[in-house]
Amino acid sequence: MSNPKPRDRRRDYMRWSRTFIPTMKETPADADITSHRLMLRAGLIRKVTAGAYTYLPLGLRALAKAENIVREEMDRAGAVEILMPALQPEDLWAETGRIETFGPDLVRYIDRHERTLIFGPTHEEVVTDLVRHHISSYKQLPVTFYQIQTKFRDEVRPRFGVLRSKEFLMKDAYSFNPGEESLEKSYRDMHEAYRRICERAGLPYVVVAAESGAIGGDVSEEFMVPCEAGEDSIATCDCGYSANVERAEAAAETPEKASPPGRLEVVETPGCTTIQAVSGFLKVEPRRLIKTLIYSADGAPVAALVRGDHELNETKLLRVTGAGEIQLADAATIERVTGAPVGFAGPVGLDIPIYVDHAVAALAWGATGANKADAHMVNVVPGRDFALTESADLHTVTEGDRCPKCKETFRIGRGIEMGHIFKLGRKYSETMGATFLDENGKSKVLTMGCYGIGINRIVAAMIETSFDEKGIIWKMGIAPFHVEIVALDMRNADVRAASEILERSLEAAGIEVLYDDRDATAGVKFNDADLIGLPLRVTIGARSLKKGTVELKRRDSEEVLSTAIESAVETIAGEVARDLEWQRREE
RNA sequence: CGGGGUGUAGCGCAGCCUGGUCAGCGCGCCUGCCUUGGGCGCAGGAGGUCGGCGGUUCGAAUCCGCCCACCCCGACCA
Repeated sequence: MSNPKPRDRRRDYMRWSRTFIPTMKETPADADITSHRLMLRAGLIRKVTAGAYTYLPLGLRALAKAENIVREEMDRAGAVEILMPALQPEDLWAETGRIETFGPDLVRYIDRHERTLIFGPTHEEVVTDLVRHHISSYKQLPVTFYQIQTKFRDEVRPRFGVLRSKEFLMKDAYSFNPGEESLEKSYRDMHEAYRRICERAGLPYVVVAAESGAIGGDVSEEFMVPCEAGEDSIATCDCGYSANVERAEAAAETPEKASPPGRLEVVETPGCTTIQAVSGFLKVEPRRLIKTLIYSADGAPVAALVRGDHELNETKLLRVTGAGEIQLADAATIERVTGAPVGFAGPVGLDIPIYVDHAVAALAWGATGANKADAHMVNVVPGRDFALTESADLHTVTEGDRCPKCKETFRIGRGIEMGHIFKLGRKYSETMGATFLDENGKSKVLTMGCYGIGINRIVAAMIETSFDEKGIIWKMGIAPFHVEIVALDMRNADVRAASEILERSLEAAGIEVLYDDRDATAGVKFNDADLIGLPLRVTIGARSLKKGTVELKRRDSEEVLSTAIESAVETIAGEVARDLEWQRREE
């Protein structure tokens, strides 16, 4: 294991027979998403153990391409590259208290001196430590450090190939600013850099408001690549509002105008402790059930009410309660507070603070637990049978919810979290004592931002959004090579000679070329070419050679272009240049 | 961590229920011939502690127990 260094300039041509591209006809049994399957089949990666992969030549080249795009855009944005160690002393993490925040996800070990070391999943502590020691004046600010490095997480369940692994390549950047205004500028610069990275890598993307989780901070946004294989759900609206479902707000629903079909009463519901069971037993739709969750907010019990078909969003509850931390109450507390075993809690008669979700408040009537074993209440009317003083947005946004800005119904889709940028504020600088002297010689706490991008995810997400039944369809920006030469008959000296000349000419013209020089039949070569999916393919066969032509085909089109050998290099260079135009245009 | 499942040749799998010529198939690999515009054909060949340990039995890939690894669903997720 080693940290990636800035890669040396590598040879930009390669021969199939001399490198290692183990393609597979059959699909490995444990690959369930497209990118994983294709990365395995096209010979980009091989699994070593759960959540850890070897990158083979083709995969490595794509990864290096992605890495270099990121590096170039970071440099362009004025960030300065450093390389911090993967190994970090636990003491640093003790300073910020994040050993608990991360918990078992932290990869740790105890060395021979009984010191605990952490394989870093992120580097806020280490950079802040660096800065607190070596930056002391406003004259040195603002500054943004970044690194591209291997990170570690003891994932509960590694899956989706390279998308969720225990070890992954990541670019993380940290800005140190004298104040809010400066942070705003750094944040916007990074936002712009991320936009450019997506464009250059050929990734469709959407920027969404996000939850900052264990990294912290008030504002954060994610760069999402929309696709089915994504692990995150995102809510988007035509008005421009878009947010991770964990973060998205739901507009309050208009109250129903109806009266309950009967009188408030308690009914026996033996053994019905789940929404599904109660719904079936009482013949009441899940959306009419008022789910009553007992939480412990800084030790004191509170109740949170959401509809049976909704999920409570703990972060929203945390905000509303204003507590430092909340957690689902244990069974004993629930029994003490409600007087009933878990599964039969209800708001009627509860003597603790009750937080009601908007959607529950809008219900004309519903059913809920009776605070009594094996019993529920029906025809409960919010506001009549229990107080509605604390109505708030508490549930996780789902299908059918409406945009808080324009009240239109959200579209809910899935996405791969490719990048995440945070305005950290002073969370780390404050606790770790990172300060500077301003123009007046006064000591101030630094303001920080933090910006991450998953390099492996760039590659996987690109494949996930660009393939067909035959294989990968690389975008020029991160394709392992620009063009593949397919020589149809290696025993034919003319074909060989023409192929080699073209290979050299392309390389001389700065085109990255893979030459399939294997003594294999046309079918094998064509199928492999489609599988590995380089953007361009040149076919050289005896047939067309006689006419003095070769064939050029784009992987993303069915069209085959016959072109004179003499102009082949020029034509190919033109195609490559056109595909890479975006990045050149803005240089 | 809860639920489910799998482990037999490099890959994909059959065999296990019903113990005894079951160490088998397809792909891949090696040799020779052949073929060269879409995974070609013929012939020959190499390759497996049947995940590990222990138990039952005259005999275990097969039955039992423990362990390990991996996968799927869920919980979780900077």
